[in-house]
Amino acid sequence: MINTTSKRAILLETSLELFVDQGIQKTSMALISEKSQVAVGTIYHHFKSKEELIEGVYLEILESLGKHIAFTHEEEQLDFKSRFDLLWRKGYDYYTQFPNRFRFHDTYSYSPLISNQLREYARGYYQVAFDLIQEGIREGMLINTNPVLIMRWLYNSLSTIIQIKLNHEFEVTEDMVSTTLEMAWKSLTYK
Amino acid sequence: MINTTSKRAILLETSLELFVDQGIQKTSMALISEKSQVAVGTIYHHFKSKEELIEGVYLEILESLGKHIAFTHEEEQLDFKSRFDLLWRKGYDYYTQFPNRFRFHDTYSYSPLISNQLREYARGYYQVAFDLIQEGIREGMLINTNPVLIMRWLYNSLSTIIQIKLNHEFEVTEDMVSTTLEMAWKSLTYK
Amino acid sequence: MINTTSKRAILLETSLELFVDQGIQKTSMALISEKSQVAVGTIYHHFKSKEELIEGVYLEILESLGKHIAFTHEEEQLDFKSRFDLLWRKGYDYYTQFPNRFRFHDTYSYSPLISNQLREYARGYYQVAFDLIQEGIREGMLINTNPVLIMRWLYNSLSTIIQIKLNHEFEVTEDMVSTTLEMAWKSLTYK
Amino acid sequence: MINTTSKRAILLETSLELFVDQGIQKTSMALISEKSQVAVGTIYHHFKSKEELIEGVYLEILESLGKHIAFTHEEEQLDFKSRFDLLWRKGYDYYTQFPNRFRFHDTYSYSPLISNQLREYARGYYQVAFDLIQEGIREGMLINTNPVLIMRWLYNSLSTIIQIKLNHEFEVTEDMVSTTLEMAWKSLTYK
DNA sequence: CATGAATGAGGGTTCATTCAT
DNA sequence: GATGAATGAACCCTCATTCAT
Repeated sequence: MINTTSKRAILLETSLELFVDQGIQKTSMALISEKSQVAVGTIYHHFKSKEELIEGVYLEILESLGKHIAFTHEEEQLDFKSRFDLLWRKGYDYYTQFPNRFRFHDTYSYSPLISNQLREYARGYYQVAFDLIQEGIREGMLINTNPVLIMRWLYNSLSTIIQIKLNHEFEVTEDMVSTTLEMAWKSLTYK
Repeated sequence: MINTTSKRAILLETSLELFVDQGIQKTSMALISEKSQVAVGTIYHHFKSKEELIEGVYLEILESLGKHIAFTHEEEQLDFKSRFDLLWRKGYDYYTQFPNRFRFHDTYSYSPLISNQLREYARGYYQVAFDLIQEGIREGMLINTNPVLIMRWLYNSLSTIIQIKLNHEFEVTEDMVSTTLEMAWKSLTYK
Repeated sequence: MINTTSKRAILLETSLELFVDQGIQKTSMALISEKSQVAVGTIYHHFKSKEELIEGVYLEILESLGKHIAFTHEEEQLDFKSRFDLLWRKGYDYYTQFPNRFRFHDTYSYSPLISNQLREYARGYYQVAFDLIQEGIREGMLINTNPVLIMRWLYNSLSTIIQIKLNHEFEVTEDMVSTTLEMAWKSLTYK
Repeated sequence: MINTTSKRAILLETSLELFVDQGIQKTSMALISEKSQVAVGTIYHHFKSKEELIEGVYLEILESLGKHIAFTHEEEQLDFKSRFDLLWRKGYDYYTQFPNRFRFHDTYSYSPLISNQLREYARGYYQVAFDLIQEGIREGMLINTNPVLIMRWLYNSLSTIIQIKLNHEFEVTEDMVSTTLEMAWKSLTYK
């Protein structure tokens, strides 16, 4: 069982790497087999099809992200702005720590390879973010516009700075990160 | 000669549509041939390879975008904020008018299917945006951070609202659009 | 494993036949697949490409020829003329027994489809012939000219009579064969 | 008309070169068109098909060879051995002067790309060689074996030395050439 | 005569998936 | 569970040939 778990994990990790490096469709099952040292047939024991493997990669990323950004009981007690900052920082940390997961998410989350149904389902993993946004609107801390718009706005603010960091377009300083965070906050508040 | 030109245009249009609907890699040359009523061999008269066809689609979009967002002489005379708004609105108009072009750009501009060299080359088409940003920083109208960061931030602000509009997640009102534009402006200015 | 070996052998045999009958380039992988009752994909399990399949056919012929013409310990004891005759006769026997192998070799061994590197490598298989020639020159049995010239001369003498036999231009009698061998010998000796 | 003739000649020459360098089948009509600066359609004005173009190359070589080796009235008066040597030398000269023609002939004259009918027809171009051989046998100058065998033997003797020369396996001296000629003569005579 | 864009059958090759071991 | 040889449909691309100009 330990072996099984580990094979699944190895497969997900190898697939993620290959998907990000050369594209999902250009990554053949044979290549995944070779790089992960797991026979092709064995892959099909763990995932019914390539499609399911792709979904597995997608879900694992979101599930793990969800765990990473969840608030502890103590954090729940913080004021709104602190929790806003904290959530943004946690997202930043997560994707910075796992660049391939960011790249995968950024490239494929809106591609036709991920079904709408799956996308819908995955929403649960970052419900905490939606909750915070809704609380902010209710309490008058955030501007009163559609939460989905704000959600995307926040993701895009994160994405902006992480893309730059990962593409090495220029060195990203801590100053820049906090500037970006402040830009996001300023744009979503009344003054 | 009119025919020739038109064949190329038809191919680009059909390809764009199919690329966006089902993904570039899932779109076979045979399907493009069928949908565009142009023999496979003929496609290869106009584009040396599938790769070159993809690049053709990419470049055509950016070139056309570039023309659309260029300032007229009169517009050049406007004050900074007016030009900022105008540019953003032009981008919004363009992508709203050509949804597939937006989807293509949004999905593939950072995928491994577009080479860095091509991306670099295409930058020329939206140089006007860079120029405006740099002017804004120089003149103290925009916060003093890296122009590339601002560039992406602006694109992402556009992308946020267009994605929502095209995905019909909810109705996008003119109010919402101007709100989004204001969010972008507010986040990039000092007060 | 027996199956594997046999599939490879079947493929080599079928390919040889088709290559000889209609030319290498006119022989499609699909046709080889059909005639050998082996799926196209399976051919690519055994040979990385059509080129490698061609090389496989070439090498197998030369390797098998090499084994056929090797001297036994007893044969090694014979005098020079006897070994000369024996070698020539062995070559004649081999190619007469496997007409397709002769045709392949005769048609393609100097074509651009066989790389120089491969040709070089294959030389090892008929090293025994070179050795005999060099001994003959050293011992004064053969005229003192370049061994490569003699090598080709001998192959051509063989080729002359086999071509006639296989093309059924007229009946080749044992007398004719021995006449040809004597012509080769006479032309390479001093008197 | 001068133009026509010249285009045909250019096409034959270019085709010969390409056929020899990369193989007949790998040489596309488009490539011939490009290298010879003659539009594809125009090639089809001069040759009904690729097959006819190949045949054209083949026949032109043999026709030209035929003219080159024909005896003048004076040469007809020479004794047998002199004419034997002369014919062999003329063949050697011709192929040495036009290496590509030799290569083409050597590679393709027995390939399935040249029909038996055509081969038969082309025999007329070197009838002079057959005549000489038959005279030699009749007069007791040459051994009494099948003329076809002798014909091939002679061609192979030529081929042996020319192959070596063209492949630059080692430097071919005039001594070597005359040695080869003597080998051919010695092997075909009684003493 | 000359041109070269257009054609589509057919080429070599890949690859997700299956299944006997 | 694990393996990897076997499968054949489908892929991208080439090419001999045609024909409107």
